[in-house]
Amino acid sequence: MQPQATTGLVRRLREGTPRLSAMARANDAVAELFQEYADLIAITGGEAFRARVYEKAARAVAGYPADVSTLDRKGLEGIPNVGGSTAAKIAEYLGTGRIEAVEKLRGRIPAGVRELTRIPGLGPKRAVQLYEQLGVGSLADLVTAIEDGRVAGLRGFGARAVTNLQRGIELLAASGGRVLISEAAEVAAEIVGLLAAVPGCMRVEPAGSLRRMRETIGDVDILAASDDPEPLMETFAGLPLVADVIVRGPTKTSIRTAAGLQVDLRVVPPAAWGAALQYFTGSQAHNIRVRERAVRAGLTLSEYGLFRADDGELIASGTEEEVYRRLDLPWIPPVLREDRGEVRAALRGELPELIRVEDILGDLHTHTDLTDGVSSLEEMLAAARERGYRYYAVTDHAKDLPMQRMTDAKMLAQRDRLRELAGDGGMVLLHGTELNIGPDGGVDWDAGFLAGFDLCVASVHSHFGQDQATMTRRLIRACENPYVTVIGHPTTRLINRRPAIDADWDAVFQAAAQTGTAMEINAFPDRLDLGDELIMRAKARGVRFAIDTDAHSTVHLGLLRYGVGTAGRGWLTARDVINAWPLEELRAFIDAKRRAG
DNA sequence: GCCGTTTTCGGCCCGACTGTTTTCAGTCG
Repeated sequence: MQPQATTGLVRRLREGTPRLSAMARANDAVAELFQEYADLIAITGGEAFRARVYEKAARAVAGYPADVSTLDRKGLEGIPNVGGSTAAKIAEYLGTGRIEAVEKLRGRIPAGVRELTRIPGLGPKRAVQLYEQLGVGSLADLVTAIEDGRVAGLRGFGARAVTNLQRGIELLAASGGRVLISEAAEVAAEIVGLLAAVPGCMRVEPAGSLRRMRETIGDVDILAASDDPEPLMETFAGLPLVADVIVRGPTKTSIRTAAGLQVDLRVVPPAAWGAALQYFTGSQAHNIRVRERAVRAGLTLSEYGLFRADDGELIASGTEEEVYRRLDLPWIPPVLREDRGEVRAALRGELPELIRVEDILGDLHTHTDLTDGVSSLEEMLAAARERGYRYYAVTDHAKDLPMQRMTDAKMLAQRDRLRELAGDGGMVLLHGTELNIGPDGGVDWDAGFLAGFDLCVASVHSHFGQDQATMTRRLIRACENPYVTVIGHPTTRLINRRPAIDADWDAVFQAAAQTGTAMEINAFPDRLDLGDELIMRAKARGVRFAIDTDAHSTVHLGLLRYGVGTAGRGWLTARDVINAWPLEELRAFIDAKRRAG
């Protein structure tokens, strides 16, 4: 490796991937500290279960709807997996901005050692070994140590291990890891289609975070059922899209595509399908929760089935429903399997009846070629009718975005055209617009002109860098506009490309709930905005939602499923979503706000 | 350090694969 290349590599490693959001909530800082504490415990050789305790606490705090800074000691202990000691640490952080126990461990090991564990294949044990035996305290140190040949020859580091380490470092620098759900879904669909044709393949489906519909995917998990795994393994490892075979065993093979995406294939006997699908869907945290429950019932759960612990007799394995049922649980939808209280809710019979794609009766945020869309009004309407929508809103950009060249006259002409097309085919046409929320919270037109629209979406398109107070006022003022029905892509993040704007989201959601303004769940795969955690926080404040595609072409209407998946991850039902309501109810929602204003 | 539909104390999910190991530790999911 050339020295110059090394420098660039290390710089990219150090910069890492941009944070997806800049949401300042004490919960995020606390979760971050607890995760670091868990890592440090593992690195310094602390007891494994203590590391797990803080990992669980980190997740619980990050996903907790209430801001921890508003909770007293008792409230803190009410968070799942937070007991007296952990609550004390949160209180300590809120009071002093630091946690002494974390500082202490930080003092024992350089931050760079924790950084090392981001390299695939390098865990806490070997990272600390590199530090203690070679003084490697950063990624840069490690690159140098490998080049100097000091790593080869360490106990446990053969030639093979060093090669893998080098590859891991390059991989970390190149990808930073996660891809959009749409990219992963396309790769998965292609592979599933090819494997389904292999003789002996009984079933094959994507599992993992793709089945749980996480907003980004680290690697694609595919599960297949067959009594004869070898032909599947053979086919998989030989697919044209394979750039690299990482792992190749009798029942598990991992490859990397030319684009750098890792895909894992697991093959299980058909009789174990349900247990295996449950296991490989995860999340890991959900599985641990479910397996602990099995252990307490004198059972043990693996990808091969649910067994009695004493004599090993098989209790269930054929379907997921059966596995959950034998643990006295209803089937839990994959989008909920994140250990965010779904097992507890399931036990109480309180699982939400999640919104489905077929519940959506119309799209409320779409474009045409009048502004930046590529399909004509007629083409968009035909595609919408094809989907069976009851109603459909056309919401081209308004006049404050100069690049869109919108004028009052063009907008009114579009409205006339829309009215002419109405009544044909039973789908009700709504004329709307996507307003621009200006830096001060104002929008493109005055009340007189806005009153002519059936509904308005309003979104931030510029001045992303405003401070939190200004941005919060801006969004609240938009909510207070009587003609704004939906706030479009509220955080304006672009996944892997642009961070979220900084706002006090709890204050914004409060205003949205009070004014009867819906928050959009923009279904575009690089937006998914709001995301699942903010959806949960908004729902807790009584906010309503609109799941829209923001389609700029007829093919984009099909992206709706990603928005619905994200809504499900936020525990939403059809009642929470205004475009799952009959038209009369939707109109009543719009009119109530206009009258109140 | 947290937690309980047999527990307020004594446990803490489970298996595949790799590499280097002469019987298994480390890592991953």
